[in-house]
Amino acid sequence: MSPADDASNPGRHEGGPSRYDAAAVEARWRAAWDEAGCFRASRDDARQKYYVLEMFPYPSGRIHIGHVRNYAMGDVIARYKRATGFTVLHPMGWDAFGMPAENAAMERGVEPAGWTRENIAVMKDQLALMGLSLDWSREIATCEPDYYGQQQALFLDMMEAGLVARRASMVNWDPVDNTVLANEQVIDGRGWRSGALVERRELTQWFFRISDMADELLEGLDSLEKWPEKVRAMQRNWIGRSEGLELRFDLTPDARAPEWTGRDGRGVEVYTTRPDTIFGAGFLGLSPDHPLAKAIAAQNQEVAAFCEEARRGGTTEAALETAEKTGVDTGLRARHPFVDGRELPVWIANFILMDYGSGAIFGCAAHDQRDLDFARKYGLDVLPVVAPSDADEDFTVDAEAYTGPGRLINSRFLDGMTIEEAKAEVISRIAATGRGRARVNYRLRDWGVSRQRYWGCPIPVIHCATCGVLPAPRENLPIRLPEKVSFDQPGNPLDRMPEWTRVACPACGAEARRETDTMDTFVDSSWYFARFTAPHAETPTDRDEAGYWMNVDQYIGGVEHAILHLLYARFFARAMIRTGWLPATCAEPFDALFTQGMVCHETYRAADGRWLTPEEVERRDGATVERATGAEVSVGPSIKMSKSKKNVVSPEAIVATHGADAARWLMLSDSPPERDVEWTASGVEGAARHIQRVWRLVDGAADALGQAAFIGADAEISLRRATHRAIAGVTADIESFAFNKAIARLYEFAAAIGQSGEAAGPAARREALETLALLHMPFTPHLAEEMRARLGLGGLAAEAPWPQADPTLLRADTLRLPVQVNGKRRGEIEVPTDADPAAVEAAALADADVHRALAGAKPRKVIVVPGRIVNVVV
RNA sequence: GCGGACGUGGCGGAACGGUAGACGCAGCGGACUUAAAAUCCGCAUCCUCCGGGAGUGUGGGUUCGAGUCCCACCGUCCGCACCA
Repeated sequence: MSPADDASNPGRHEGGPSRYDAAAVEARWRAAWDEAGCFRASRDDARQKYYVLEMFPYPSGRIHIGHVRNYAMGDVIARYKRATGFTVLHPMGWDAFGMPAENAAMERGVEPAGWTRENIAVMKDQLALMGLSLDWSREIATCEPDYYGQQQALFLDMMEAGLVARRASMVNWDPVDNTVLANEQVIDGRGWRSGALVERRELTQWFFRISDMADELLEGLDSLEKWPEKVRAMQRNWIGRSEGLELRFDLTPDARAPEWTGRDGRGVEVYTTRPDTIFGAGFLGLSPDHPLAKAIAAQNQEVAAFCEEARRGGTTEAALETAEKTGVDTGLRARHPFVDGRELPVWIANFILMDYGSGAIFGCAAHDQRDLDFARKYGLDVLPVVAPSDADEDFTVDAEAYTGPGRLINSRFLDGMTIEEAKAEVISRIAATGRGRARVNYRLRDWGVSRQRYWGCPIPVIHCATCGVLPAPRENLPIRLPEKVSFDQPGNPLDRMPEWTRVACPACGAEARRETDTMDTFVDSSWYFARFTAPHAETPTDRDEAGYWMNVDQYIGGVEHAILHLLYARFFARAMIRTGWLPATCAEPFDALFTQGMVCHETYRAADGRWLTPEEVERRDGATVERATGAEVSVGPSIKMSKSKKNVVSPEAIVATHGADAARWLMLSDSPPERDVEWTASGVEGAARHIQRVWRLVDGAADALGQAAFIGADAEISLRRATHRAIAGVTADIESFAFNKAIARLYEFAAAIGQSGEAAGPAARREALETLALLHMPFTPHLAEEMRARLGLGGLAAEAPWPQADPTLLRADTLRLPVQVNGKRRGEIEVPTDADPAAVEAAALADADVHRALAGAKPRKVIVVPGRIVNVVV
């Protein structure tokens, strides 16, 4: 039985169009799609492939409206591409490792694995309600051994390829989550998840050597033309390339630091991007973490106390904001490289970072604001060496450093040069002496991936007392995470499981210990897009499948991942090329990126300050009141939905009352996809109203259509023109990601059909309604199926080809052209579409309104823009 | 401070340099109805002496013609921020 037979549509009754029962209709068609298996991705050499991917969700247990918008966008693309002849890969999975599962374990005594799997099951059911055209046979969850075991194999490959490092480093320690954070995960001195103030500790950590690829990752950005400029700019800033000079200053011999000074001393390496200001150098500055600073601190109480204080203050938000520059004089002296006898004092200063450059600078107070603030505070020299072109003889710097362009002064052999000339000259002279060289520096640091957590991918290495750190044997992969664990003590439960950590050394066979650190969950999401091409392969990827499906043609997700996730994924793609898991063409794995805006809602607050959910309030006599009490509530601005402000709507509730199609429709209408969209009750109702109207159009007309031929009447042609204009317009709008405009055209098209009437004839009306169904398919897929079935068509809308616009119907015979006089609109003429410019000009000048506006003046010039406008200039 | 995006009716937003305000929401009027809901049709930037005039954050400029391009401001949002 066809799903559209009247017997299965209890909403129909005699005497008029039925009401469209979304809940019943939608479930029926989802079952039909499942049965037909029409969303399963399959290789097909007769078609072009298209890989569309939305960022996979963390299985928190509940989908939210932001997911609906994100996945609805991807689904429009997937369905449209399928209809236009592509073989489409549109997969879904779960970013399933991470802290919330451990928190749930600690708070509720559940096991992270079970908790996560239950959440996945619930969310999968909720997602299913949306009618997304996903290939669920490729579902992956990063917490399953199938997946993380392959990730361990990748880790071992990356070790062999020299992409992994293990070293002691100062780390950002989150004292609440008890874990290490990457620099990117520290926001304003606080953990990105816990919000706790981050401390600095030294630990031995695993790193991916992403900074080795800094240049490649930077250059690659230029080729990403289909990425938002904003994201590329953010990545560029993050990588932070700078060009400068690395230069060693000799220190005058000093007994307090014999290793660094004197005949065989090491001196101090500094990095500068302003080598031209070398003659303005007033002091040398060291980071409190600099080895020389530490050496001095070891024998000097005052210096030790200062370094301790600077380190502590360094990460607090307050310290960063007040940002007062402080320092301590070490008493050491450095020799100026070009001026015999000039010596610079060596200071330790709190604003110098150990992990950038060499952890030491030369301070040029006149041309760097930080150095100037510091010099003024401690009475150090301020000697200007660059003067703007309009400066007089004795140019000086007062409270503001001069950082603009100009010519060198007070600089011996550099005097008169531009900054660029002086830079080159200094670099070449320093290089000639062997004291230094030109150097490119990056802000980007290596990616620390060790996490002292349980619920993550175990790092597959073994620690042996005699053999050192060894990779786990490949035949033992996956290193499974034990699922029975206890969280009754703080810290990582793996540390307390000798039966898991005890292992034989793969080299000598003696008892050894497994690594108990797990990987940052950003690792999991750095290659899932590649795994989707062969989700069940026994190796990380199947090279053949990856070669076929990669790259992702369209990636869609939130702009909050603009830096971290996307940079890591770009790094991983390169690492997987080097280890042979991806073809060389995949260095940039996402051809096009789209970042969608957030979903916002008004906020409601009761007089006593309680936040209220949208369900708890209603409109009564023009006021917004709390449903339960009738008391008026204050309505706040529409902001991003968040649990704390309670301005959230539940996708399930919306789907239950209005249907998934209405929710999808609303999420795509009105606002451009890249901008925030507002969820309003009237908006949902409007969406649901449109769906009912479209259904009535079909249901009311279907029985009278039959199979007739075109008759050639004016009304028929006019309806057919509307139909083909809608095809052309909606197609162009989907292609350019302008879903809101596509939807506006569908409103117009539906209105045009509604007004067309009997005179248009059954053939044109059938064509219009069938087209209406197809054009709705990417947006409201269930409705489209129901419409087509009601029109007596076989097969599925999901598998039907996209309609083609007939170019002859896109052009009218005549055209209304506005006529301007001196740039102001004065009249309108109707001319044949193919009229030549001379005829159009004549018609324009003959128009009565134009004639009146001219008021007898003689046209000097007439500009005819074919098909657009006429402008008469007097 | 640096980088980026953006400023259009009551609101969300349309507009290859060519009729500013498509489409939707809210509003107003009408039809249908005993009435309401639903539905359908219509009106809606402002001013006006009804000829027109003004109007896309502000001020200039380029152009036959500017919301759109250029310059300078003002404002909003986002990201980064002691990176030498």
